[in-house]
Amino acid sequence: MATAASNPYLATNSILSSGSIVHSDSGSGGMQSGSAAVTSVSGGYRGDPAVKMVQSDFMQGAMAASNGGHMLSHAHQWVTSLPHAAAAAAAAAVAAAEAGSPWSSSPVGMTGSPQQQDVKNNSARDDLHSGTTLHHRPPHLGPHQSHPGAWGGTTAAHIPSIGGGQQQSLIYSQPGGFTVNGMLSPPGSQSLVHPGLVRGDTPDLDHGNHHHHHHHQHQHHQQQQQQHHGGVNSHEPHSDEDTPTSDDLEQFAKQFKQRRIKLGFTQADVGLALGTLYGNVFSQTTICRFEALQLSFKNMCKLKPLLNKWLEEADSSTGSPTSIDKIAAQGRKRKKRTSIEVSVKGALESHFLKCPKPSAQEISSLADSLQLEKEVVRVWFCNRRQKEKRMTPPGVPQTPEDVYSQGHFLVDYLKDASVSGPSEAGDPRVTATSSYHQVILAH
DNA sequence: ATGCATGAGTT
DNA sequence: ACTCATGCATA
Repeated sequence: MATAASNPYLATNSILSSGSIVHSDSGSGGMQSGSAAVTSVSGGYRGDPAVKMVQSDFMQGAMAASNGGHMLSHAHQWVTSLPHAAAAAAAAAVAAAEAGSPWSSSPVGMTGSPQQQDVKNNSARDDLHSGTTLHHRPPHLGPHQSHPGAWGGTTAAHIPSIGGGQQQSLIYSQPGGFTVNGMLSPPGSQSLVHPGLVRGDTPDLDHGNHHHHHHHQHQHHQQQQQQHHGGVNSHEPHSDEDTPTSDDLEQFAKQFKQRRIKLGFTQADVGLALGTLYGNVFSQTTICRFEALQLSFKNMCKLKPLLNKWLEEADSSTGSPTSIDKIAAQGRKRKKRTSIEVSVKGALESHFLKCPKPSAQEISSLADSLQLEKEVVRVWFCNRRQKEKRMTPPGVPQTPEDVYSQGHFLVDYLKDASVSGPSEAGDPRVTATSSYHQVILAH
């Protein structure tokens, strides 16, 4: 059992409420101009009441050991927030709910062994986004009043007036949030909500039917079990309760986003609503990723039903809002986010191309040469690998010529393998093209 | 919208 | 030590 002293993650240091802490990379001499990475402040909290945190320090220890004293002391890099007792209780409840989650038996049961296909993707582009738009919607007011389709797709239009920071509202949210319009909104009719919404701002929201199947040929394959029976019904794209296909997901995500925006909810709103309604809170991030299909297939499948339910609740809010909750923020520690310099990132990229899975040794030396903490490097690779497995790869511009207004082009990631037969041992290749399921197996 | 991070569950 | 689901903090 690691004590607070030995485990940096549990360290209880001074609480700096609002970024009063200055980052400094201790040991490095605090030269940030030339340093490979800078760390910024953060005051985080996590929903973990410390009930079951028992393992998570062994690797820290291992790391430190192999580091041979090279490790910098960075005690103050972690900040802690004060947990509230009540909050902790709430968190426990949530955790419990999650443990026996209804989705445990989700359609997708396994994960097979994801093959690491090499999709060449150059992520030379860093993130540059416009400022954040803040959507702070008064709890009692409901969706309306949120500004017009702020998050419409790739470009974030935002109204400076309201905008501002995180959408992650802290709490609140009354059922009233959903009872906004007690009317069903038939396709074509527009809700009266969001007064501020201007017609012109919603480009493609109105048309409930914008059939743009950019992809054409696709073979269903490695996905989980699909109940496609060559009988009466071929396949309905709108299977809500059945096993979703990658095609379904893609479409659902798109529709979901449209509806959500139409209803005047932000991604954060939805995330919270899911929590208050079904006990599973999600962040804006997750909702965002869902809409952008940036989650794993399995994950998408898991979330879809929930979001679908929310959708129903949302527009048929007339009778049964009933969800009074508030989320409490629990305190917990979190490391400061490290910003890796672009040049360093490039170096990491290079290494990744050569070896996506560097050994601990390699990580060590790499970290050493790049002047980064090993942990940072390790995490970077983890994240990089994970990114590789997402439904939507970073860039992969097909051809500048045919650019669809679609936004992203999907590629697939294959799972499974292994079970069938070792005989093939094929080398599945992925072509980055239009759809999520575009795998070409080398028969 | 995305980069870095945490932690449970596996291998 | 890794994968996978998720999210805080940030651009």
